[in-house]
Amino acid sequence: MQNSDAMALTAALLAAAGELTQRIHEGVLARGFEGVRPAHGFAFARLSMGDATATDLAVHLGVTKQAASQLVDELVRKGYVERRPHPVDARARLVVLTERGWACTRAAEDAAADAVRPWVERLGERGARALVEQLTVVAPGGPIRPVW
Amino acid sequence: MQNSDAMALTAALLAAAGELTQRIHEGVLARGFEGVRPAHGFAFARLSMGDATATDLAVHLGVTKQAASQLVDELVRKGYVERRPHPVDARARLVVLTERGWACTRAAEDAAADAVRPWVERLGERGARALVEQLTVVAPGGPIRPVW
DNA sequence: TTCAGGTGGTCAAGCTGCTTGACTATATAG
DNA sequence: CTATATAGTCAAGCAGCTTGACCACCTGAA
Repeated sequence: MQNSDAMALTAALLAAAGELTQRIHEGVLARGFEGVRPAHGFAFARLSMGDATATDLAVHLGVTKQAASQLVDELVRKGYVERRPHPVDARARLVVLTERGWACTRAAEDAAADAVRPWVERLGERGARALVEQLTVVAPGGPIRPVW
Repeated sequence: MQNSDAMALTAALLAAAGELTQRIHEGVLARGFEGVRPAHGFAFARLSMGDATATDLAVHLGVTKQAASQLVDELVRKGYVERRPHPVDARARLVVLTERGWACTRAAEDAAADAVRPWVERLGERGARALVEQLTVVAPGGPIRPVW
């Protein structure tokens, strides 16, 4: 494999990722969830797993805990998450999705499905599965940094 | 294809793209090109095609022309590009890569090749080619937004 | 040829999302 | 009990981008 092949792969990969991110973002907006940016999607990805503190979020997002805390403030203000006392650690506070937060997460999933559908049509069901498998082989448990 | 599959594809794609971006960035730094960020890589991708003005760059990067101009200022200061008078339009100025800029571009290609090599080993030559083809099918001429 | 509108570029001001640094309160290990 | 580590907050600053206003030059139509 030559350098030019590596660049072709890079360009295609980044173009696909960029396009997908933007489509999901647009789809989420179109479903009535305003004031929410791609970075919030990454946060939702962690929050939907449960048991998340602001510091957990910071690690997940690769930012400082102050930045994560500000992001949580914003999501609280917009009604997507709530802070609740941590059951066993009086210092910590759990960050949990509100019903609206869950609805937004589902909207993102729907938008992702819409964005991916034409890909499946072009690749065929078989090709699409192969693509997922290859990508999974290639980036095993990488940081799920941008979710949308 | 279900929503969960779409999210699996999304996560894998974004993880792969994020990892690749970061590795290229690290590889470029390791090769001695400091003070250069992933966004500059996108710029280099356009500049290496030639005949680029600041406004062309702005379109390519998806930012305002002011932001593009500031980015060019920075690259000039760091010795990666030069501004030259436009041959036919006295308003415009061509932005061209210096020798150092070309060297940095080659370093990015080498770094991309290094980053991709283990992928090829895991997928096999055949699988790797399939991956490139599928991605190309999926994002035909999408904005080459992040190049590293 | 002239002139009206469009385009390339710059200057200036401001905003947003992040950082670093300092601090409090609580937890935990020895 | 004490020393150290951890969760979170407050405050200040910065980098990269935006919007708005402007000038110089190009282009097409009268």
